[in-house]
Amino acid sequence: MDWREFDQNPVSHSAAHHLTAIQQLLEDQGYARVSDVARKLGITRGSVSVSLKGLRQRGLVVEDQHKHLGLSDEGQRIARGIHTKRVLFKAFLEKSLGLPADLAEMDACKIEHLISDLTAEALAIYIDRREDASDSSSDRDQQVNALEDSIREGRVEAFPGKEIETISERLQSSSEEQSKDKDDE
Amino acid sequence: MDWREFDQNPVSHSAAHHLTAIQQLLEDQGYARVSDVARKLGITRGSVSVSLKGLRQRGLVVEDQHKHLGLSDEGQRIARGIHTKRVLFKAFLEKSLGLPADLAEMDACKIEHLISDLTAEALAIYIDRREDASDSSSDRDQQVNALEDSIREGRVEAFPGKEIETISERLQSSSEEQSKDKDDE
DNA sequence: TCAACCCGTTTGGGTACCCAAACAAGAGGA
DNA sequence: TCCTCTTGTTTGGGTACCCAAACGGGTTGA
Repeated sequence: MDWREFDQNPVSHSAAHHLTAIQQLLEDQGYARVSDVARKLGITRGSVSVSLKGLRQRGLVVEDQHKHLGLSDEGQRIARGIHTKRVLFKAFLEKSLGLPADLAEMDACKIEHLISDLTAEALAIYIDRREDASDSSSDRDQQVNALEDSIREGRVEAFPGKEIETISERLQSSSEEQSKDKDDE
Repeated sequence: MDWREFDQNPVSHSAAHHLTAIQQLLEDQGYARVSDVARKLGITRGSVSVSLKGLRQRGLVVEDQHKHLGLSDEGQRIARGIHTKRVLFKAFLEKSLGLPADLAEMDACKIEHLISDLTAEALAIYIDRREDASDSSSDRDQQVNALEDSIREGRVEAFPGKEIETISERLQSSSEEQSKDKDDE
């Protein structure tokens, strides 16, 4: 096994952050420009300009007449995948391992673009299994079961699929509630 | 939180593999030369020569009169730490998440040098807790408890400490037994 | 109208990797 | 002795990032 499998990832650490930054800017303020991305990532406009040129050539990022950035379908899928992995991983580090939130965030951010899709799927199932069985609403079990089935049957669905997205979203919103509770204190 | 915390790791992915390669060569054949490292990593002698120059300057790698490589105390500590993280992570992916061994190996290898020491400690405890409670020999519990105590008390011991090493070794040897069982089939 | 500003891009420099190729030095075998 | 192999190093090229600085286009307030 070649140890440099490392660099044959779909996107680099840098590209991962460029893509998720654009996605988040679109959600937050409705548009994303080179300067916005640069500000968000803490690097210069020049660097972003060059990086995005590559991502545009690879068909992941698009641009309208007004220099407003967007993500292609493929770009969106990749950005969602990375975001999902970050959320899953952070949740595991925080909830299962009991690590402090900032450390969990940092470690999750470092590896979000490296772990394989299958690992993320397995992690989602694992976490979900261990969530408080208290409000075991049947729709949650349904999603996990559906996900398990698709993995078992080797059904190759583009990552992230619907089920894992739902699991990820639930994890994230429950984590947001927690931090809101903390703010209230 | 700056997303580029990424590159302020003690060692790069490349350096991590150079160090662990030397360590493994020393174990396996008693010595390690530039060519051996190059062969093991699948890169040219020239690249290794240049990389090791840097690691020598940083005091992680040493060289005797006969061009035989070795690791300084610090180099050994780092190499052991990385190796420990890889074993822990692989074990988690394989045993807890049920991922196939090769995928577990690959993902563990990608992130071994990125996850923080504290995460590794927490993971060790977590895995150990979930190991078959069957042969719950008291010395295992003892190590886990010692590790937990040191974390709780914020006792900053150089990573990896004695307890986590022991846990890691046990995980690795049990994993080797498994693959031996597999070969016998 | 024009200076001040924000934008995006380009360019030259720097770092950290990799490779291929050329070299010098030592170790044998013929 | 000479030829050949292996070894470690150096050098020039390439890629992927980053920055600082300069430049050209717009917008806007005075």
